[in-house]
Amino acid sequence: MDEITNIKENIKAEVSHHSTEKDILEAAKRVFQIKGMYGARMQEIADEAGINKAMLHYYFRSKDKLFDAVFQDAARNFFSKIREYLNVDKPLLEKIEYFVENYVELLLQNSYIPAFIISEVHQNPDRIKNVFMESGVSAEMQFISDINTAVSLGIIHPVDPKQLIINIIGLCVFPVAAKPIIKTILSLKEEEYLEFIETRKKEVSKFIINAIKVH
Amino acid sequence: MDEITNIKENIKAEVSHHSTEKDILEAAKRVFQIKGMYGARMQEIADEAGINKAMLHYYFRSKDKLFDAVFQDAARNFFSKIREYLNVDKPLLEKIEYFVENYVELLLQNSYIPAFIISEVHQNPDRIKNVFMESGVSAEMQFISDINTAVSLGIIHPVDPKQLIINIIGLCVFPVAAKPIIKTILSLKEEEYLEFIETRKKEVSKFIINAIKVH
DNA sequence: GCATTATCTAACTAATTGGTTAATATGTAT
DNA sequence: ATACATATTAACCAATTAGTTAGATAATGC
Repeated sequence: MDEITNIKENIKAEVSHHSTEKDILEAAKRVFQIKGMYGARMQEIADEAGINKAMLHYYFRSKDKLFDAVFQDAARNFFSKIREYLNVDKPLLEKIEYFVENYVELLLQNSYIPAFIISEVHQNPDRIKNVFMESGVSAEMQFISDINTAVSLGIIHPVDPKQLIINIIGLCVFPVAAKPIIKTILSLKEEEYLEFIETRKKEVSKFIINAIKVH
Repeated sequence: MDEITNIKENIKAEVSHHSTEKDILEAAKRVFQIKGMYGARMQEIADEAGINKAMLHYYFRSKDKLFDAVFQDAARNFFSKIREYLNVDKPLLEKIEYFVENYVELLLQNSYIPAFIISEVHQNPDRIKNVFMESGVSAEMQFISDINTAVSLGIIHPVDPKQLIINIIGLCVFPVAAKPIIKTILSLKEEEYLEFIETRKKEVSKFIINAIKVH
């Protein structure tokens, strides 16, 4: 067998291998994110992936392991995006605008994730621990430093950086995590709700900057 | 049997009757609020209440009915408190201060409820529908009217009342709903976390008022 | 080709779970 | 006391569920 064929075969093998595994993960993501660890059924995930239930145990050993793969993937992505969007090289106020716009968009595109993560961490707080390991906390540190600098320069009012970070994240995440509640309270149809969140991309950063900026 | 004895007997009967029923509800509340509808086990609730499992079905017909009793109770209380605290007769800015302080305190005293409600409504959006029935939405209307008036009078900047309401509620609820995540991200011990939330009683209303007030 | 490994399936299993039942105890009223 | 309803229990049941197994089928390497 020549070199090229060899490479082709390897690629093919990897593709086909990862295809089912990926299919399972995608199916598991869909089911777990809505029904949660205990509401989800292995059979339903298998059906959703179009394969036999035994395959779930072949690729992932147990329900808990499969769930954890889904959870870690979702959580790591979400927290790494926070860092990514907070780490752009911009002045503080522009950075806040940039963060809010991009993070709200990410939330819009993955609207089940926040309630999913909040739910599962609420029911099993230990799960969050494995999410933060090697991943540097340097981005948060940089942002905290940005805030303190802006305070020193008189650009913004004195503020506890931790409180401000939670305010920013909360203003972005809460309306998505509590989507069905907000739709009900504000009597919004699906489309109106989406518009409501879309509007927040601009309004929330204005709100935050107004709150902290020295005029 | 004389009248007084009769009354005493009735009281005793009602007390003893409602005692087990109440015990069950309290036990169910504790278990469901942490483990959720599907993670909770009827046997565990029975053990927690110190009674036989069959009693759960004797007083509440099914797991779903028992769960719904717990959920409706928690949700009704939480939403009615929003209305109550928004309905005090104060000028807008003082009303916001009053709301934040009292609602954050309520959340501190019932810290499992927000994640519980968010979780269960996420998994079964229909459950929220039964929460809002007779209960007037007039309080929200009053508050929206307050906001619009304050805008007209030039007290606060023009703002969409719906966005502002969600901002206020989100700033209060999110840090409690996401408690274990926030503890991890900010590296807070339990006591430090409680202090962090305590601080928010004052800081959040300052933040909001800064954001909207015309200086 | 042929042996070996990886992928996949159908049928099965052991344990758990919500819910029932039939019998017992505890009041309660007359 | 006795009839009657209410409250409580232990044992049981049917259905569901995560996980297993033993064997078939398809890739892969030589």
